[in-house]
Amino acid sequence: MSASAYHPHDHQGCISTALQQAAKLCAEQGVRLTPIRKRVLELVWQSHKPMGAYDLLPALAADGFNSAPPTVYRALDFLLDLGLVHRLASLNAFIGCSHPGHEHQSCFLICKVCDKAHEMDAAPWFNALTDAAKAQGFEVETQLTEVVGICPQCAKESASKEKGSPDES
Amino acid sequence: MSASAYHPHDHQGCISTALQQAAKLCAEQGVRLTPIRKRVLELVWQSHKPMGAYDLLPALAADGFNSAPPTVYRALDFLLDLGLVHRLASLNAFIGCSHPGHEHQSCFLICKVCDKAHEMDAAPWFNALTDAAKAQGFEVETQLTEVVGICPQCAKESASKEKGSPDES
DNA sequence: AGTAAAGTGTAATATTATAACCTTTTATCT
DNA sequence: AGATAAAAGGTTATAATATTACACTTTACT
Repeated sequence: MSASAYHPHDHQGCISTALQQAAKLCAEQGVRLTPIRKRVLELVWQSHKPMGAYDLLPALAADGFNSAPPTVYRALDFLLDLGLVHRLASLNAFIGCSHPGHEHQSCFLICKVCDKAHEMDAAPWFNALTDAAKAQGFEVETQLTEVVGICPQCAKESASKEKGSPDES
Repeated sequence: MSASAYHPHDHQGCISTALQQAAKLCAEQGVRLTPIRKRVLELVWQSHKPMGAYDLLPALAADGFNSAPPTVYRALDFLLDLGLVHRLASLNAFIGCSHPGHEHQSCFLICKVCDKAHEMDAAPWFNALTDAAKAQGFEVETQLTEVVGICPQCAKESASKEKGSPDES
């Protein structure tokens, strides 16, 4: 498993790891990773860029699957429930979870240049934030943190004024 | 200015304070708080519940203003740019900023029972998060934190199993 | 095989947001 | 004050995202 979405890496490895973890998790939970669900997960993992639901439909259609909105939303809801994907509210988009099967609080670092998003563990902030809220009498249940900025790769490329070709994986 | 959106308070005070601050800020910035913009801000402040853009249209229509979507979105964009309102991405909704005119990072505590949202200063987490991201080479620019849970008022009412009437202000 | 539950197909529609173009109002310059 | 440019608003249409409702098919279980 790669340490970061930004740096060059074997992205096929990301995809196959995600599919294996999904299969394992579904088996454990006694739920079915049907072809549509599996394909949607695979499509979400095609890159580290969050994907809109409607972006997935053409690929599903090309595979011969039904490609009306409910198809993809049902698959995404299933994957969200299992924690296999996350939804980025600020982008209306979905991204594969990089460590499914573990309870965790996520924070997403979204690069405004290359659009890739990197999932970071939000536990430290989540706990501090939960405590601060509780001090005001508010009981925190769930949290959503999305950060926009510039990723290391794009900062480097910008610093060296266009020399290499961008990594699209 | 009230300490919390949840507890009973003189909500007319919230509204008039917001309008005064808006007038002051617009004067300082040399921009115009037109009747539509003022009314939209007032409507957003009608309660501490985040309002959808389309929720505002009927009230604008009742006031004799134009009430097509661009009208309200233009006003909201203006107010967002000035920092007079915030957008809650997880709800596709807008809420008045409780301390406009100051640079700040916000975090919203959203009650899943009464739907009210309370703005909290996110500076402590924002700084820690910025540092953690920077340690990975990521330069943070903006941040969005939305928390869902149960507010003190609703927790109290739930504990005492429906006795008083809920506060809707 | 019979049955219930889960999953999928399909059509329609709801919700949120923006584009494009034109008219009106306001501010500024002379 | 009148000319003019910029800002704001009116209007129509449409884009983008998401859900409802209902029929049909497949799967799992007895």
